[in-house]
Amino acid sequence: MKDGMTIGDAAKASGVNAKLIRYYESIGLIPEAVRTASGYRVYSATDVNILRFVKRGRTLGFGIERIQKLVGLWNDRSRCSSEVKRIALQHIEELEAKITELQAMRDTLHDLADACHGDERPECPILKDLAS
Amino acid sequence: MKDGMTIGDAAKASGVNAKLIRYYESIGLIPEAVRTASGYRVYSATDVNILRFVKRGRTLGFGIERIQKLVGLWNDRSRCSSEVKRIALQHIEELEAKITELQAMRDTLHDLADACHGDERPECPILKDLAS
DNA sequence: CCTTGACCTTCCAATCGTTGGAAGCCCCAT
DNA sequence: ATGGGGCTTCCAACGATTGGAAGGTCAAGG
Repeated sequence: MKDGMTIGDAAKASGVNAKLIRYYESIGLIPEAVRTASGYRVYSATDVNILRFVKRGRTLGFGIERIQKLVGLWNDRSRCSSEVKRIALQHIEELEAKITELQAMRDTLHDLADACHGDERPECPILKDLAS
Repeated sequence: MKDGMTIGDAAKASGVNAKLIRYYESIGLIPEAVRTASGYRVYSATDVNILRFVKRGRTLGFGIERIQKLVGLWNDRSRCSSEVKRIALQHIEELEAKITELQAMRDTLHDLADACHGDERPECPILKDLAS
């Protein structure tokens, strides 16, 4: 193999765990890797770029399925940017919803914790709320 | 059975799905239900209270394990409220961390979406970032 | 009494993304 | 050739929930 690296090297180069790379391949997120005669997967610089793309997408909270779509758009030179933007905006909406939900949890708990003396006495507004 | 209800009734009364009630029993979060001669689970008003406690805890984002601890403290009349408060504060911290993480994702994506024309042209800062 | 339909039972599987282990093969260096 | 580290595949677990299949039970109505 002249230009290829092993899965371990690709993992180091992309920041994606070797196990995860195999998983991504198994679910069809990335194409099946070329193999050496003995069965080792071989990766090129292009493959590493795809892996980095995937990793960045995960960091931004995109689900695998959505990343798959983005990879497709990435490889389609004639795609409209509007299509990508639509996916991003939808993801932003979902992030907002999750954030709002978590903030509501935090605020409620914050109020309860404020009302709780937090001393050696058994009286506890937090448990009182949970039992309500 | 004089005072008992079926799992379906307990589900309606507590808001916890019957399947989930069985699951909670299987992992030991709630005690094993009494059974009728034919094997049906029987629930009391007290059981429903526990289920509501669990559901409220889940709504506030507590994990099962932590809820288990809270149920234990709830049943311990001599517990310190400080112990409950400590759990709540730790959970608040974790919620904050998750919120911050999601906000960072949202902010980054927001900037990228702003920079993206979102028209029929292929030029797209979002994909450019992902590929970086 | 018998059927019907709604409920209950258990067991098994899928979700989502990732990580871990076991068993076995491959490659390189000593 | 012996060791050790990386590679392979397969299987399982995480957390919480949901779904389905196959079969038993209960209550109501014909």
